[in-house]
Amino acid sequence: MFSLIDGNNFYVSCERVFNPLLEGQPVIVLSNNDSSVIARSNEAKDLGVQMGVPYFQIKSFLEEHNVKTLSSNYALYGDMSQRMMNILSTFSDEIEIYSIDECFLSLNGFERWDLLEYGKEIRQTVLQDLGIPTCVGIGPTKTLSKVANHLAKKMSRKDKTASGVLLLDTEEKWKEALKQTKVEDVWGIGRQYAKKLHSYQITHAFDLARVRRAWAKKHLGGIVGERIIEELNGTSCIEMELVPRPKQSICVSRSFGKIVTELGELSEAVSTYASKAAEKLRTEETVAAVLSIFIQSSQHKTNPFNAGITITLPSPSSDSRILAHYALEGLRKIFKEGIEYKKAGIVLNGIVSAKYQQTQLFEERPSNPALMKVIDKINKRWGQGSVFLASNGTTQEWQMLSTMRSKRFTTRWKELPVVNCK
DNA sequence: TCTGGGGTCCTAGGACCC
DNA sequence: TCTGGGGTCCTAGGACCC
Repeated sequence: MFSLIDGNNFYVSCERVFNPLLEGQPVIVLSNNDSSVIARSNEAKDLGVQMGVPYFQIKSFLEEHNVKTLSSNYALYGDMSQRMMNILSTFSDEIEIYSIDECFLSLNGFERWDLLEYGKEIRQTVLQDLGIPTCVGIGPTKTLSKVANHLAKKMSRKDKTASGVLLLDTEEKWKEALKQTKVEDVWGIGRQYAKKLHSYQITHAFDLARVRRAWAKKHLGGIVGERIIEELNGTSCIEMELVPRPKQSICVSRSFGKIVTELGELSEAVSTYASKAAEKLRTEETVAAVLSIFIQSSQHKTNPFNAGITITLPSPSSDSRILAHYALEGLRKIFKEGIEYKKAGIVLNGIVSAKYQQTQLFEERPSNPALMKVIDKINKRWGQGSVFLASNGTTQEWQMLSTMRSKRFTTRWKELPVVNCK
């Protein structure tokens, strides 16, 4: 048996832990640059605020209905996520962290326990120790545990007293669950496939479970589609991934907080993203062989501008200075005057373990892992950005907006609220 | 004025090899 | 006129996830 546990409206719940005044209020969290809605409290959902809508389109509606609006605070959510996963990992030896707010726990060998009770205990513990409400779905396959979780969530939204736990341990139970699940809510069925399925009158997960494997193979992306059908029928074919696989690519990209036209400002951004990408490599103890850069104007214009270049490094590296150097060299090649740039990004590929790093005998720009280690240490001890490349710039006026961000309570001493205990 | 960011997997098709 | 068969590798594109 598999269980899937995820935080309800995770980002909003994290904010509520540190600001209880948000409890019971409609709350939303915006994406980077305060662009669009990426998390909503139940109250905000009830008001009809949709996921992904641009903020500017609904700003006045939000004010009118007194919706508390927050910029995203990834430092906080990431830290809360770690805490949640730590708690959850005490409930099973086999945990797969699937995303910032959800994980699978294998319940293999737990079959003789009362799994419904166990689910409730998991939920209660996270709520009590961390303050984050969750839902727990349990089923014989990962896909069915997702279905269970989805229904548990739906039920607890409708009925505040619902347990937030759903166990699908018999065929009758999961068939009933599939009848109540829309096809687009099945794990692995996105917009395109849902549209196609609807055109074949396949509207619910129950119908989907009954299509032939060959049909699924033809219409739902080959083997991926076949697996979905198998899993909906109770045959597990997606295993737990207990050890996170090393990343095959690392991407750092951001929209700017204002229009950028000058090469100088663009260079600061590209240099900053390159150092950030290098930091990510170093935390995974990997190096990258290939670096790509892209720059874009707003994509919502009639003639959006896109340019990019891919560079193979002389030898794989995770040295911020080297990545920034080649990134800037690439940038100068693709930069065009007279464009209103809105976004830039760095993508790293050809990632291998730093242990197997090949070096050139006569390297023009040798990596300096020891130096990088010291920099990382300083930044960890004294806070991000204590030491940085000069080419990142000091003013960074292009930085994204996040004017409504809460404090980084759990990761910055300086941002801990001061309580006056008179 | 203002529309996120960071990933994954799979397939098809072309180039190339013997 | 006939014009194999099987393999690998790479890339682009399309779908998906949260």
